[in-house]
Amino acid sequence: MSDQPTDVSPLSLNRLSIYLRCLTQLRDQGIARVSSKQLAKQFQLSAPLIRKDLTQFGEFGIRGTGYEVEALITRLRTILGLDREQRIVVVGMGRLGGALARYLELNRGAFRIVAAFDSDRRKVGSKVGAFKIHHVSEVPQVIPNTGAKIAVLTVPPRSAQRTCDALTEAGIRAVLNFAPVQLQVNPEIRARSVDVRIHLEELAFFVQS
Amino acid sequence: MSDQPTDVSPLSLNRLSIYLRCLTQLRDQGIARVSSKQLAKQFQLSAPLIRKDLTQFGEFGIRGTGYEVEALITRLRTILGLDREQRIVVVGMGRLGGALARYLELNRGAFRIVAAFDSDRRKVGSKVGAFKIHHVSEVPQVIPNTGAKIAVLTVPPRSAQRTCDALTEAGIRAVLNFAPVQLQVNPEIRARSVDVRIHLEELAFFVQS
DNA sequence: CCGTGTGAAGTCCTTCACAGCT
DNA sequence: AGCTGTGAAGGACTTCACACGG
Repeated sequence: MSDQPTDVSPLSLNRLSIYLRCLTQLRDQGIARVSSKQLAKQFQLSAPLIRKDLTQFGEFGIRGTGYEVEALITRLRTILGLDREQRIVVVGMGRLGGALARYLELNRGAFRIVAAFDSDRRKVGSKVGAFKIHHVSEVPQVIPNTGAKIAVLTVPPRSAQRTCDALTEAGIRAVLNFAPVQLQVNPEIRARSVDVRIHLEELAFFVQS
Repeated sequence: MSDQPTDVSPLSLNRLSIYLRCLTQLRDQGIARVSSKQLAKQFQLSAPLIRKDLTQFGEFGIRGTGYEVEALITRLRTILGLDREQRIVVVGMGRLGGALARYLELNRGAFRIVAAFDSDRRKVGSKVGAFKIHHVSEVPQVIPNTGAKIAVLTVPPRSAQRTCDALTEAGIRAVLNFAPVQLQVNPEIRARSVDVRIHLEELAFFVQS
């Protein structure tokens, strides 16, 4: 589709998101140009790393001057696909799912929730913001119509893998999983897990010393 | 304090948590022994990697046989510090903070919430489960008394850094941050950020192709 | 002169291959 | 024979140092 490199390391990709956020802040402060050294100082990173991350996608710095904030923001948004609307669905409207949905509605950037799902029949049918809650069994019918390619998965661990299979079957290409399980997915599907317990256990280890 | 290696890579450490979870499942299924190859198959990892991860802390496998599930669980819990009670505080009892607190109360392993904080005076004073909600300004007084060393930070981005400073000042040694900002902390403090937007943007990139 | 872009060096992590125990 | 533990090889990511352009 575009001539972007397709083999970008996840670490580098996550940093691009961080750069984008930081640049947006700088723009709001009225700053028009910034050097990699200045950026590096703001969040603990190294200047050459920032330059390497950026040059994967082309040369958009000006030697001797730095980067134009506005232009770089635009470029990063395009790279990340945030210039297009990204339709997402939330599966599992419990407390966490509800909180995430609310957050995404408030901070609606490129991401737009187009549907939600839950297994609790009492929740089904109600509207939250601009989208409706469907029963999970309707995933195969509803998802293809929405055109969503990204799903946020906040169901109980027991049903996570089953639900994930249904989602990919229905055309979902990427899953952000909050259930504490290791999802098994085909290589063409991208799954990212956010696991609070794993993070807490990591912190518990460090607190010991 | 113990003779554990103090320089364990975060990646390796996170895998230890994953092993622990998987081993617990195996135990519940009544499996007493397991080989690194079997473990590797369950979640997409390699057998030598599992062995390397484990041997950092000693040799607790049996050649020709594998690992004893129960013994390995005990060992991993000790390594991660989960044999002791880990007291944590939740700062910011909005929707996300509330959902996380609820989750941690239900799945109370080694982690016990001993206090919560919020800036909304209407929430202050109420009890959620076994802990009380204090006003954020009370952090300096309350935290030292609880003995908590880990904090979960779910406050708005604007106040995240300020709150984090107050927490470390009050004796908190590790912070799990959900606000979309890069926290600046001293090297003796461990901060981990979970940022939904960054993960979604990573997925948006992959969905493009 | 300043800061980007980039090959080369260095570091960290993973995989490999096999020695050694059961 | 089977599987762990481990030095050595391999790969991935980061840093360094400097050439090049503004």
